[in-house]
Amino acid sequence: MAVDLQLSPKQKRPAGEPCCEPVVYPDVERAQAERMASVAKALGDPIRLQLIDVLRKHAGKVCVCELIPLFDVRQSTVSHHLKVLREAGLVDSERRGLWAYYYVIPDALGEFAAWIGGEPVEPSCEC
Amino acid sequence: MAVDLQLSPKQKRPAGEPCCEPVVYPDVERAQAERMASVAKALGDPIRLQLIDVLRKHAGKVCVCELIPLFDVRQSTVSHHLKVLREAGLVDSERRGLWAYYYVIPDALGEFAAWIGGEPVEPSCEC
DNA sequence: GATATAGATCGATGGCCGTCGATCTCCAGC
DNA sequence: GCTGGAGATCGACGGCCATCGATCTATATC
Repeated sequence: MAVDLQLSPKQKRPAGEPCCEPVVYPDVERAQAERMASVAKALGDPIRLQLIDVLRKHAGKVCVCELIPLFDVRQSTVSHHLKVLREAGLVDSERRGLWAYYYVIPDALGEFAAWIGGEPVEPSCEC
Repeated sequence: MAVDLQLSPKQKRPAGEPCCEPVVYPDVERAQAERMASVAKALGDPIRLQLIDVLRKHAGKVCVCELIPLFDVRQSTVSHHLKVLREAGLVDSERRGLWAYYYVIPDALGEFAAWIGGEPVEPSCEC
């Protein structure tokens, strides 16, 4: 083991053994991670999560006036949450006269669901 | 239709037709929604999502020193993210000498994965 | 004991976000 | 046109959070 004393008056202690070979890397590309993280963030509030649960379970579209009494917050807060879901691309709405009807966008959760379920992106299972 | 003029000098216009019968309710109880929302919130950052991806994919435990160079942030930021994941109950760590090894807690994502996949809680599919 | 390494934690910073009351915009009936 | 209902939006408020540099704690070697 060669010792280079040029401009190195102190003897530096040898570094410890490396812990391991570097063998890890993310499969998920940054752009995809950002997409999925934005979906996760939209679901990261209990009210928004329950909104998705309601909308997803319902066969048709749901009027906002039905959603508001489900929660212990003001109408404006429910509207705000619906806006967050809209902007995350999870839901959309349709105006009918006085009323606004919301629905989950088909497959908006698909990529994230596939990833979190530990599956490849294409569905490979008949359930 | 009786008109009550007592202390009601103005004639109030009749309310419009209701939009629909109220038929929606969340299946997900508040406590479960809060649990799952906290998991979602932990995943709601791209770096943390990629950390879970790496740790989940790896057969064993992964040293922090391997994780840090995967991202374009400081060591302290990676440590902070790992702490968030720990506190959300998604990962745990084990000390070996100088090094700390992280792993995903088995089935920590199970409840959330089942819900987001639209499945009942018990798995019903062999893939 | 001194020194170095690994990584957890602290505190500051500036941006993000859930909630509210107020207000606005659109729709509909009189 | 006036009035009222539905719900979207605004702005304020206070708490939350990602990032950094600095520092601390635990481990290991000389």
